[in-house]
Amino acid sequence: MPTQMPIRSFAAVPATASYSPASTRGPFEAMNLMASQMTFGPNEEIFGESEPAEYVYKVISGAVRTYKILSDGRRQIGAFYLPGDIFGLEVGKTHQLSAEAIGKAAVRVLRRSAVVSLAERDCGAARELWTFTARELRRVQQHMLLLAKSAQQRVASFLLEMSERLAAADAVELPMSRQDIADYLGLTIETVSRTMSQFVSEAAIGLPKSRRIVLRNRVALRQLNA
Amino acid sequence: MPTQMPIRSFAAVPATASYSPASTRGPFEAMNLMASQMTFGPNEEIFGESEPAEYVYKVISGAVRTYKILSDGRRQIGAFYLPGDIFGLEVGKTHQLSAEAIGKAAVRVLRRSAVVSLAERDCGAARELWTFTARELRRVQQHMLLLAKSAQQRVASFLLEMSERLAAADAVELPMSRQDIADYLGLTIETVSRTMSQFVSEAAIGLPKSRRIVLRNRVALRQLNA
DNA sequence: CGGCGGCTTGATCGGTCTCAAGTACGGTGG
DNA sequence: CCACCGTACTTGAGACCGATCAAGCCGCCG
Repeated sequence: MPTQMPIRSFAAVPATASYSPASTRGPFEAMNLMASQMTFGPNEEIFGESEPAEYVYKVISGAVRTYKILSDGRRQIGAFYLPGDIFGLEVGKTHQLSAEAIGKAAVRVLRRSAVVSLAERDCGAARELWTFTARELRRVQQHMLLLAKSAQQRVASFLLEMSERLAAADAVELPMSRQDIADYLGLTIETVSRTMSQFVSEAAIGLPKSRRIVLRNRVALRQLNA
Repeated sequence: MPTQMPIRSFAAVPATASYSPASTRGPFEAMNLMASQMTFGPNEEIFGESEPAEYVYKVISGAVRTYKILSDGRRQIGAFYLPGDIFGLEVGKTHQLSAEAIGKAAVRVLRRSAVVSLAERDCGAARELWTFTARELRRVQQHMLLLAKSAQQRVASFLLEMSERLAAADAVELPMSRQDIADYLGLTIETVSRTMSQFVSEAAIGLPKSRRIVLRNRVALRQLNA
């Protein structure tokens, strides 16, 4: 079994989440103003696959993973969401993947119905929803292409992606475990570990602690995408 | 080199494609009424990756594939579009993948600008665009999950998908070559061929001609998705 | 009837998985 | 402060699946 069990796993239900229709800007703006905040512990479920998609979430701190359990028991992680990222927005009534906090995480929550009903009145807001979904589409397309590559290429792409998303001067503090990375890349934990060790020996990266990555040679990593 | 070269490859530019803003229904309805029609020969390019996305397309007859060439020369097919399917719609200015006719294909064409400007006035139309993109998103997510499976599972899923999309009574006439299938599934042509032969020997399918598939045991194919 | 492209089948190779130890690290209790 | 423990991670050896390389086969069109 590749996954840890959640510590607690109740469906997320925020205390309050009202939305003013007179909002000046797009559908997600309100998240910074109103929208109730919630916190989740490590591995705690935020929502489950095929649950009604009642809320839209924005990561405030920590990190979130979405995933599906494949029929053979393996877990495929669909995405990692980092501070500032929005997730859980669905067009249909139910979620397509489950979501869990990776470590301790804080998220802001908005009622989906508020977002959708705003879009029905405000075409600008509607366009923003469309744009958001299109961005997700592109992300998933990229992820799909990733899964067609070799292990080296996948790990290199992952490191570059993470460095772009949360880099502080070439050093990246990964919020997720090797198992999470493996399940995101469609590899085993051993292959991820071995590949990183290889990058260290090639001086492409430094690995002072297992979750701290120093990108020493971005060019080499990028060329692996060959 | 896994791919054939296109016979002709000019960018698609329809002769005329005006759009009435007073259209009664959603943004794609007009495709059936007005919208110019074009035909493409086998392997002819419809649009290229990173070309400006000026048009939206609807397949009338034949089949279309979208794809990317990976940096190592392999081709990853993103989707097959069959009669009735819409493709080529982008939120941004440029296409994310290239598109080619597989065999001889006819498509109807609509100016993207017409679709988008309608959505700016009509929130219902905007919602339809959003729904369309969300459906694409789900399709790509499914495709991503496919690539995480074994060869048997991928081929079985592909056959089931095709049978649902163009089945006439358990017999499917595939419009695409083994190479197309392989590039869609992230496998080699040999593995696709071998796997199909295995399914034949297990009596899960019949294969009277190489492109004609008879689904003899859907349950067995579905269970492979284990 | 000949040739060519698309498909199938066979033999071998290699990359990733699997199974199995070993190691580093953070937390807890003495 | 240190000893101990459990978890996460690394490393090694061997198996396995799908890729590669290489023939054949089939059907179609001249």
